[in-house]
Amino acid sequence: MAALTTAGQRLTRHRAAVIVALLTADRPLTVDDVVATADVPLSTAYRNLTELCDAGVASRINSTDRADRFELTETFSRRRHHHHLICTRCGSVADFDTSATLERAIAKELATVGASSTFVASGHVFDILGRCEHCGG
Amino acid sequence: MAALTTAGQRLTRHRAAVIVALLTADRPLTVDDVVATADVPLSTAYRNLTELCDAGVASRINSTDRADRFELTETFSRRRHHHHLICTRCGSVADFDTSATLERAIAKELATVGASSTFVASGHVFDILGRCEHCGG
DNA sequence: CTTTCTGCAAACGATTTGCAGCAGC
DNA sequence: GCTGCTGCAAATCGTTTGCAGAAAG
Repeated sequence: MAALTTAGQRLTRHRAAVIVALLTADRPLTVDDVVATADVPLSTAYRNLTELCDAGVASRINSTDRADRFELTETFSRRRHHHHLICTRCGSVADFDTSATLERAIAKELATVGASSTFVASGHVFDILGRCEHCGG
Repeated sequence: MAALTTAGQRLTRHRAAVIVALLTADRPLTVDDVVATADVPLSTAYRNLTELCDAGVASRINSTDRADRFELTETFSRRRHHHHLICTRCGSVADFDTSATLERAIAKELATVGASSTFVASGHVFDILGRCEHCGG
C-alpha cells in the first residue's frame, strides 16, 4: 500500500474498499462491480480507480462494450502475468495464462518495434476475442 | 463490394465515400476522421460503419481513449495482416507488421485455449501500447 | 412500389468535473 | 490547519435511435 501514500495520497476507508474489491475479484471489474462490492459512490469509485491507475497499482482494460474494467497490476495482485478472454457479445473479461513460448515471442517483438520505429513502446495487450461460457458459441 | 449487396444492402453515394475513406487511409480512422474525409453526416457515418462491421468488411478497434477506430478487414484492405501501435496519451492508432514467429506463437496459443476452456475463441487482439511520435516518450 | 438510407434532433450511457463540506495526517 | 477526499448534481462526449422524407433497385 506504500505505493499510494508515497504519491501524497491518503489511505481512506473508500480507497481501501476499492483495493479490497479488486484484490478479491477473480476477474477484472467494471466500475459498477466496484461500486456494488465496495459500496462507494460512483464518482468516488471513478476517482479512486483513476488514481490507482496513475499510481501504477491498477490498470484499465478496454473491452468490446463501452464499460472499462479494472484490475490490479502484476506487482500488487496475487495473480501472475496473464492475458484476457473478452466476450464479443457481453463484454465480460476473464483472465487466462499464456504459455512461456508466446511471452518470449511477444518480448522479442516489442524489442523489434522499439528498435525500428519512432513509437516508444511501454507495454502490450494480447486479448483473445470470442464467446464466453454464458453467451454461447 | 459484392459482400455488401449480398446482404440486401445498397451501395449509396455515402456508403461508397465511407469505404473510400477507409481504403485510402494509412491508419484506422475515428468516426470524426471519416466524417471529415468522406463528408457525410455523423449519424450516417456511424450507421454505415456499423453495417460494414456487421458485414465483415470493416472492424472496430477499441483504443485507450473513448473514440473507437475503424479499418477495413484483411480481405478488403490492401494491407496485409498486421497489429496496432496504440498511443496511451492521445489514443491514436497506427498499423505495424508482426513477425511470422509471433503469428505462429499466437496461432498455437489460440488452439490451446480452444481445447482447454469453455470460451469459444474467434479472434485475437495484439496491440503495443506506448507513446506515438507526436506525444513523445 | 417496396425497402433501405438519410438527416436532424433528441436520447443514452459511461465517464468527468465543479463545488461546498468532511476527513486524513 | 492545510490539503486531499467525498458526494451530489450537472456537464461532457462518443454513440445510438426515432421518425419523416428521399433514394435505390
